[in-house]
Amino acid sequence: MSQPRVFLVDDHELIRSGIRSELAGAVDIVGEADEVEAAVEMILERNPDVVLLDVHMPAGGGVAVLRALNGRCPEVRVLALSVSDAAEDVIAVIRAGARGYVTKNISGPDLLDAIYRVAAGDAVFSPRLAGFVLDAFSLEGAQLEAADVDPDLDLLTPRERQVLRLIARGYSYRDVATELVISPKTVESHVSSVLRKLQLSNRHQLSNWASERHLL
Amino acid sequence: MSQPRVFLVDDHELIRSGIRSELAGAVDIVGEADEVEAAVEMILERNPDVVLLDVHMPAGGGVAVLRALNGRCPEVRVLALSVSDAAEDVIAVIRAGARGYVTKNISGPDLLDAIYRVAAGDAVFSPRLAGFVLDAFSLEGAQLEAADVDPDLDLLTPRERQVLRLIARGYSYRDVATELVISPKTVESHVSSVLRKLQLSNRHQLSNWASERHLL
DNA sequence: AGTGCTCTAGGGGAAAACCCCGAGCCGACG
DNA sequence: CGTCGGCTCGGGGTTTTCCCCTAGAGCACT
Repeated sequence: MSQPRVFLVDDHELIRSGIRSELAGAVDIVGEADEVEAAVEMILERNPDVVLLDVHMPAGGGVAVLRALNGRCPEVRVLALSVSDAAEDVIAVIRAGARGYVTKNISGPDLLDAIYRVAAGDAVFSPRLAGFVLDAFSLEGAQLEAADVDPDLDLLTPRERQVLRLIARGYSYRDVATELVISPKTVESHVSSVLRKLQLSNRHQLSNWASERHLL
Repeated sequence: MSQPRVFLVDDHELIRSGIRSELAGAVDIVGEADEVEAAVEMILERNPDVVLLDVHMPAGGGVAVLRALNGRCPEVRVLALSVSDAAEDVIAVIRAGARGYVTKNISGPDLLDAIYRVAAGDAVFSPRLAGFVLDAFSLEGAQLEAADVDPDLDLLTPRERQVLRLIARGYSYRDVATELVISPKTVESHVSSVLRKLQLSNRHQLSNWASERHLL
């Protein structure tokens, strides 16, 4: 690739001007916009390689642009640019489809490097941010691990766990009994133990308890 | 930082040798291991800046090493190295705490670059992989968006949605009635409508339906 | 030999959930 | 103005859940 074709979105003229001068000659700036609607239209029209997108803007901010772009131009990579390094902002914009996130205190050469890397399909984050993103990413998984050593779950006997699983899926006592080839009364007995041990009062709470721990 | 201190984990001597020669002089290789247990011990002992970790190994592979390391040395960054670019492998190792993932067909200079970037706290992925990772990351959020326009959910009246939410949380009819200041019979009536419209047969399925759509 | 836990199972009963019926009130829409 | 849909209730019924109790068989540990 010769020079990446870059589109600038930021509601502050001063910032855009600063970026232009920092990147002058090293990239091909194919357009600019200072608000959400115009940005979306022009991006769809000019199809740049990389969009430099400010996160905080009136009318929904960068996330609004990403939503509007949706999947309509997957070959356009978006590099989010922000003064904030708050975890929520980062997560939100990544969820919306950005391929990178850098803060505005980045140096000119580093920004240039980031643009080239995003253009190449790489994921780019400021060092401090990489931590946030990957930590958040591994969170859901972490809950699962925790469940394995869940002290409450250890209280249950194998049979009780087996019954719990079926009950949580919405099986009636009779269904569970048929499935496990035992009497409905026995199922009842197991459920009773489970509820007592987990300090729950009915099977609906049980369902939620199980689904929170991804036991289904 | 002068030269990053790098630790090599791979069960193939040949690979380690190749990496050593590629990186010779550019990084400080402070140790090697060819299996999980030894790797964990030596990493904890030598505290390198970066661990180059093979994903596929006997006795649990790279994921096992990451789990064992757990949070015991957060300042050690792990760069996963693998022949595979299968999404599951990538996701698993990221969830376990790796800060980067590159495939073994990477060039020497690129690997060197990746190591420096990981050492600096950056997140590094092969271009093709960045897509996988970020896509997977935005998945859970995407489900939420989809729910807003869920055709089934549109069938329900506002009151029905309100009742649905409470029921799904495990409230009894009486509780819901108290909460909404209506008769239990009315709640029953709404639940009946909801079940009919969503083609479900009982409140347990309803709970699951709601929790799948993150409506709690 | 006794103790304790698990799995099994039943009786009996209160409460909740679910279903089918009808019915009144109100606002929107043609 | 009539009709339709949403919201509000009730009666009366079956099924399911949940709790109380008892109790035997098997197994492990002391």
